Amino acid sequence: MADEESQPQIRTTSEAWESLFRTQVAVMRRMQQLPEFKKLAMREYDVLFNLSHCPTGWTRLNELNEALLISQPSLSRMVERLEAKGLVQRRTAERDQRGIEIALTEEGRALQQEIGRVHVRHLHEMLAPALSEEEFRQLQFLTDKLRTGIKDR
Amino acid sequence: MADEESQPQIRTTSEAWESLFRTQVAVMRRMQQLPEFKKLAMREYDVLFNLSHCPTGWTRLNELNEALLISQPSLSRMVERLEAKGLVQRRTAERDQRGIEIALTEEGRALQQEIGRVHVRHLHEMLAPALSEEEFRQLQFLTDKLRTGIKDR
DNA sequence: TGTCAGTAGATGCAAAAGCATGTAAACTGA
DNA sequence: TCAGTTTACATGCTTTTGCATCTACTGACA
Repeated sequence: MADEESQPQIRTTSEAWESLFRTQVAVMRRMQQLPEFKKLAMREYDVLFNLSHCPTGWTRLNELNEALLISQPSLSRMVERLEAKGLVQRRTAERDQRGIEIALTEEGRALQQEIGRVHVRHLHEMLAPALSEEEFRQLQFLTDKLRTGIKDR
Repeated sequence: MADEESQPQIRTTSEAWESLFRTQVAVMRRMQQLPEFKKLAMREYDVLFNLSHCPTGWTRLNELNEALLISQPSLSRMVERLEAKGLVQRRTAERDQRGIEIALTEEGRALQQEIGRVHVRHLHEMLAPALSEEEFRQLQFLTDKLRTGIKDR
């Protein structure tokens, strides 16, 4: 009765998820203490990071919200604060007058890059000893596939 | 110059991490909306879950804190609230009069199990279509290995 | 045995988060 | 074209979080 591509058991999926989740916690706990996040909270950096990866530069607020774990009102106010710090700029969307688009300012982009460079290095020092090149690639393959395959319900 | 077990490239580790992280965000965002977390916030459930997995039943506060992303004062107060709700109980540690040990109450254990049962099922519905049994096992293997291999610095 | 650095957790206070709701624009379908 | 619904974001208010600091206890060593 064994299939090559069997449906996963409940136990298997939940154990894999728990392991992934605990790993994320372990890494994040260490990351929080790194010096690069004294300047800017990790959640705020995450916003800048997301903005830096947007091809046009401008992103809709609701779209950005989907990539983050915070609520819509919280993001709204976080953007307000980031704007006050001069790190992002906002404008109303052309096609939809309800919408807001935001983008990094020059200063914001510079800060993101500054933190990003250091951070990638620290991350590498932290993680690299744990797995081989090939294993990291497998991990990425699996998490990419998992993320894109999640059922939306 | 190619090794079988080559040291990972910076790019490989950071891309794998980002993929893992984004996957975690995607799953958590969907989880937050599930009905089982109307009763109890996810972070609070996480505390109950951790307690339910402790072999002796009692856990030191600082030990518990290591498994969570919140700060020590926040945990301190969260436990206070959980105690007020009758879900956990606390006592001073025998060997170390500074320390606090906490454990689930009967009510807390019951609630954890109730939420847990439903939650595991929802999680399975959400994730199972994305990967095969074998792939979930690989994913767990890799995340376990990554978590235990993180350099502490 | 007394001092002193280190650790565990609590607490005052300010910042940030979430929930419920408000406002305004966009869609929908008679 | 216009009532009714939905969507995007803002805002009032409460709860939760974090930082800095405090207190109490421990453990090391002179």
